[in-house]
Parts: sequence; C-alpha cells; structure tokens
Amino acid sequence: MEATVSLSRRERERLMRRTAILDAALAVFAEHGYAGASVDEIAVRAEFGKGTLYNYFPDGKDELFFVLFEERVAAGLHRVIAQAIPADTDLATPAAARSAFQEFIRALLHFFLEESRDAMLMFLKEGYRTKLRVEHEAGFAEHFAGIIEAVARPIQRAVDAGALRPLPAHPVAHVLMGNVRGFLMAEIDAECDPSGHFEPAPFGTADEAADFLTTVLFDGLLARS
Amino acid sequence: MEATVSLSRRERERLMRRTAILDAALAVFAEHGYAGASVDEIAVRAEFGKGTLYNYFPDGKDELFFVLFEERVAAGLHRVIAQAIPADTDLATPAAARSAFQEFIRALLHFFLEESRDAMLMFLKEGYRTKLRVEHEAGFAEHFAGIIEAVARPIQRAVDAGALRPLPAHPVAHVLMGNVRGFLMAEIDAECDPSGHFEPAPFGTADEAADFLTTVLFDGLLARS
DNA sequence: TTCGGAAGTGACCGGCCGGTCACTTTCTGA
DNA sequence: TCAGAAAGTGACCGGCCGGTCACTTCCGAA
Repeated sequence: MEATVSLSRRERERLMRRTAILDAALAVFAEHGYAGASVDEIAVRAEFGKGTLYNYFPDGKDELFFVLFEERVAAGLHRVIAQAIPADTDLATPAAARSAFQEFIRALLHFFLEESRDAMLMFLKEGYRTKLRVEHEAGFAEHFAGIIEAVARPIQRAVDAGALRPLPAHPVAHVLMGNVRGFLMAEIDAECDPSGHFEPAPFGTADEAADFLTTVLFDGLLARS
Repeated sequence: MEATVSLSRRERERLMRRTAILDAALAVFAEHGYAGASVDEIAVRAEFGKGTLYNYFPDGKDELFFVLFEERVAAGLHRVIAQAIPADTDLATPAAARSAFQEFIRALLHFFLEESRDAMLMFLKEGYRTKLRVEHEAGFAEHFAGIIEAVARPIQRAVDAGALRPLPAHPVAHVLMGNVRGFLMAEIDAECDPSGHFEPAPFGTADEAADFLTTVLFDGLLARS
C-alpha cells in the first residue's frame, strides 16, 4: 500500500503541508506583490498558524518568495523552453526557425495565461526588484541568467545556421522574453483596470497574441514589397 | 528687475521650494521605488521639516509620486515624442518610416539614459503598479494611455501609407514602448548588480542600443535572402 | 515698532507587519 | 498506557512609517 517513493507517512504529510503553504503564499504574492503581501494573510489562507510557517520556512516571507520563484516560475519556464525547443529542433532555415520560435512563444503564453496564472502574476509583479537577503538576490540573478541562457542557446544555433540575422544571441533572448513579459503585463493591466483607460492589446486567444508577437519580432514591422 | 513672469517674490520662492522638494522626492523614489521610499528621507534630502512637505503636497507621498510622474516622466516622454516625430514627418515609405522611428528610439534612450536618469528609474521601478489613491490611479492610466496614443498616431500614419505592415497601431505602440522599457531595465540591472550574474546587453552607446532595437523591431529577426 | 498671518518644524500617534516563543496538541514507539 | 518528541499556535514584541498638530519663526503691511 506504500507509494513507490520511499517516504514515510510523516514525510509525505510534511510535504503536503509544505505544498499547501506554498500554494497559499503564491496566491497572496500574486495578488499583492512581495511588499504588499503579509505573512498573516498567507497563514490564514493556508489555514495554519503563523508560527507553523516558520517551521517550514525558517527565513519567513523572504524564503517563501524565493522558493516559489524557484519551484514554480523558473521551473515552469525551463520546462516550457525544453519542451518547445528541444535541442534537436530544426532551426536551419528562416522558415523553420520562425515556426519553432512561434511555437515557443505560444507555449510560453499558454503556460502563463492558462496553466499557471499565479506564477505569471508573481513573475510580473516587481519580482526580483525587491530587496531580499543577499543569498536570495544571487539566486534570483542566477535563475534569470539561466533562463536567458536557455533561450539564447537555440537563438545562437539559428544565427549560426544563417536562419536569423547575425545579432548577439543574449540581447536577442532578452528582447524575446521581455516582449512576452510586456505582453502579459498589458494583458493583466487591461484586466485589472476595467475603467477602460488602459487600452489593451485586443487579442482573443493566447495563440493570436503569440502570432502577433512572432510577426513583429521575426518578420519585422516594415512592409515588404 | 522683475522677471517677465507675473509672480511675486513670495510666489517665486514658493515655486523654488516646491521644485526642491520634488527634486528630492524624485531622487528618493528613483533610488528606492515607491514602497521603499520614506517621507522622512525625502524631507531630509530636501532640507525641510516633514511638516513642510505636507504644506506643499497635502496628500503626502502619494501626491508627490503622482505629480512627479506627471511633471517629469510623462511630460518628458511627450516632449520627446513631439520632437522626434512631429506631425509632418515623412512616413510614406518603409525607409522613411524606419529612419523616423530609429530617430525616435534614439531620442527616447537619450532622454532616459543621459538627460533624466532619475525620471527613468522612477518610470521603471514598479511605478503605476503600486496602489495609490483612486484619483491618482485614474490619472496614471490616463497618462499611460496618452503616451501610447501619441506613439500610436505616427504608427497608424505609417501603416496607412503602406510603410509598415497592416498591424493594429495600439498594440504595436505598446510593443515599441515595452521594448524601450525592457532595454532600460536590463541596462540598470546590469549596472546595479556588478556580481556579473545579470548578463547585460553589451551595448556601448545609447545610439548603438537604439539601432539594435530598431533592427529587431523593424527589420525583424529573420535573415533575408 | 507692532501685529497678524503665512510658513516651517519635529515630537508624537496609531497602525501595520515580520518574526519569536512559551505553551498546547498530536503523534509514536516502547 | 504513557512519556517524550514533533508539530502547531497566536499573543506579543520591536521597529518602521505615513500623517498630524501645537508650537515657533519669519515677514510684510500698517
């Protein structure tokens, strides 16, 4: 009757509770951002006493935020990258590269908009800009660098194959991810502000939005004769 | 001996002090963001008692932030837009449009990087995402919409003239401004974090950066045969 | 010189929030 | 059954910070 994993019931239950706390914290961070989130609210939402949170995460709010970023946001991003552009993807021609990156952008938007909205909101709201313990600051920088690196790798391949313009891959990766980020930001702004002042990008589906971004970034804004 | 403006000395001095307070507040907001800035620090930097700040800005921190955004950031942006792409700019051909928008992006980066660094930092750090009084929230949304509108207008002209792809102008304006914002963000990240984890975009001058962005956005990433 | 109001000031208040810890409850293995 | 460990709890602490207000200082008009 034991699960295949070699965890005692105690350990399994501890893991469940840890997850429940993280779920609650993710929801609160997504709603209020790091600075606006209160540990009390997280505890209430998780249905634990505040002290219990410090049993599981001795460094408190700071640690919760960092762990969430690691386990939900960064891990999700890496998964999407690995799945959408595996190392053997054909990137030899402009057409192949275009369709591969289009798929990638679609997968990104799909992940953030439909699969893990809370992760997205946490990713967008001020995130790493907040002052945290130094060790976590470094960890954040490392995660970001790792994600950019993972995106830059296929870009470099496509550049080497002559499918993309010979631009430096890292800045291009920054721009690509920045555009996804910017699009999501506009999306939630429009959603959170129904007063109608924030004119949103009026895209229906995530795929339509992805196609728009792909067109702008890969085909360019200039008309072609 | 009187200045041409019809202000009494009293009024002029009051204006000077108001400006001094705003300068101090801008510096503090630029350094710490809205949430991290303390009114005490602003008062110390302005060399006024805290109470005096509330003489000039009865709504306190909130009002200071909003006024700064209005008078420094938004005004600066509008000025740059109006100067770089006046209403009679030639946008009839792809080449003309490209060079006009290249000039615009250069002017933007120049303004933020060299002319008003503090305005840039305030613009970047969490800005309108912060919860403020409702009337200010609406004001922010209005300013943003106005800026996007001002950028979208020449884009629409270029689209109508067939110089740009027939894409909706507002989303394109969002993307354009978002890329500038993203670039600036990467720039200051790299600067504030000399640990080297944040791999920056290694551009020398603002103009080189602007040219890179122009290439990506207008020519597109795909190689041309 | 005098007087009234405008301007300036900083000690103080109240609320918030992250983190602690002495205590209670629950579990487990002997 | 029971003792001790593990887990859970929330009242409480200390610090911070935005905003207030009774008081002082300054200044210009009469």
